[in-house]
Amino acid sequence: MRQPHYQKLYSDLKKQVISGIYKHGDLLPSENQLCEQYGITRLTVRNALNMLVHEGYISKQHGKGSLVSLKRNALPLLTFKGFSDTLGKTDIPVQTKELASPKKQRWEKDFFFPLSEKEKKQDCIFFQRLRFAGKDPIMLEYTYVPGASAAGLTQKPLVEQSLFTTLRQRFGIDITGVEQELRAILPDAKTARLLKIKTNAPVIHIYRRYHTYKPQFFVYSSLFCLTDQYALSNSFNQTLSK
Amino acid sequence: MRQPHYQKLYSDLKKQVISGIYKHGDLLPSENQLCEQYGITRLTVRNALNMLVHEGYISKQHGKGSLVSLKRNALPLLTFKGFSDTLGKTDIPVQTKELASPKKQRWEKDFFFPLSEKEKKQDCIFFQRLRFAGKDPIMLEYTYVPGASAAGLTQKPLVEQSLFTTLRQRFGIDITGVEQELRAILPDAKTARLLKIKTNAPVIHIYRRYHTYKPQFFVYSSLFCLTDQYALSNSFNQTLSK
DNA sequence: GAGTGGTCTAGACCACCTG
DNA sequence: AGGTGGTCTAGACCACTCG
Repeated sequence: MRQPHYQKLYSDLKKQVISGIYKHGDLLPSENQLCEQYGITRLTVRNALNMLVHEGYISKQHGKGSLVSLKRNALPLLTFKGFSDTLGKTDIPVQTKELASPKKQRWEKDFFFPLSEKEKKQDCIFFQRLRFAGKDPIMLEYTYVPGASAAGLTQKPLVEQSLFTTLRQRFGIDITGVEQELRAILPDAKTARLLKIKTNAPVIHIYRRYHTYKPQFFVYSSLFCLTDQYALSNSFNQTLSK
Repeated sequence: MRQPHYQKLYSDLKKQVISGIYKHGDLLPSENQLCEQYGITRLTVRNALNMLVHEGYISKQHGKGSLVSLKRNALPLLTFKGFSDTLGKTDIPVQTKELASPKKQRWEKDFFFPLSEKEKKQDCIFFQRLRFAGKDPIMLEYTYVPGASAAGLTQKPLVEQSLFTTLRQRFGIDITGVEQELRAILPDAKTARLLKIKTNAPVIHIYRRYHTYKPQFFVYSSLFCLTDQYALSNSFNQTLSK
């Protein structure tokens, strides 16, 4: 399973931006230079650059070049990249604590996304995890993985504590997108206790359905996010024109 | 200013999806069929389709085709499309009320995004608007447009009540992206009164910086969103591979 | 004027899915 | 087997920015 050229270039550039080799405001090498360096055509280079534009790492200026854009002090958690993927390489010290071992169980009644008949027939693997930035809990995460395709998730610990990395490496399942809904709520007693806040401190509640390369195979999450210390952030860019 | 082919195809298809000509689960015409219909090459067709994928209107399946995906009952407001652009064509009846006429004023001290020296030197145009879904207020919006480029915004009413449409049509300024930060907060007395809620009802507060085609020209917004009735939603998709 | 990114053509080969 | 989307090449012309 060979990596496409644009993927290689994309991850190379992303690493260089994250690690600070290219800093905010710097110009990346021009498209033609990248063509030569990698021995590929401009379309392929542009595919890689477009991915970076969409994720907000760079912006382009016609006639000038590709400018590196820096993120601010907030958690870029509204994309479909997982917690570890997004924050693992930043300077924010993150930790994950399992509140209980992942276990197989029936789906909850009135599940927050409508389930297909096929999903309902099987059990799901249930994860309960608490995420920390520094010493403070910042996110409570419940995740549901339909059982059949991912049996064995309960056997061995996760690769690098990351569910998405584990799915990719051990099951060949890639996350390709997400739908999500956000609401401001007051936490119930249990949630407040876990996040170490009072029940009158508002949190953002997020329901997510992750899409994968396997059609009709979804992963579901319910998240409670504290936003006092770190806001949730994201950025979009689009190549539009008239 | 001629429209690129991929833009034309993109907006044609998007209209057809929104208006229900293609329904959830339907297959769009294949890429090759669209090539013939529009007399363009596959790359151009793919550019248009990729935009739809990124906005969550369709998803693709290798060997099968482009599947239309439907949105759920939530407000897709986390993208950089404006309120009117996003909700104007749905079946949710939306309204906008100006709380005061747009006016020119100094920037607030400790503005929520760091301003450049150039921005600080000029005034800004300040908008205060309340958004409704049906009869209920759902969003309070404060928007700041740097003055020099947009003087005249206070003179005439907005085109279709939409700031973005006005900027595009009257000033040639296109919104190309956004950075945003989200927090759960309890509203202050004034905000609660305007949104017709109690001060212990949580809302989502969003700071936004919109990017435009003019480098260094940004539009800023501060939003207070009620999420009891309609959650905030969005979706992402990416064309990834191994 | 030289270099940049924006758009586009006309091909090609591959992997995947459905008959 | 035939059609689909995924990746890629080798060109081209244009609009924009900068020195």
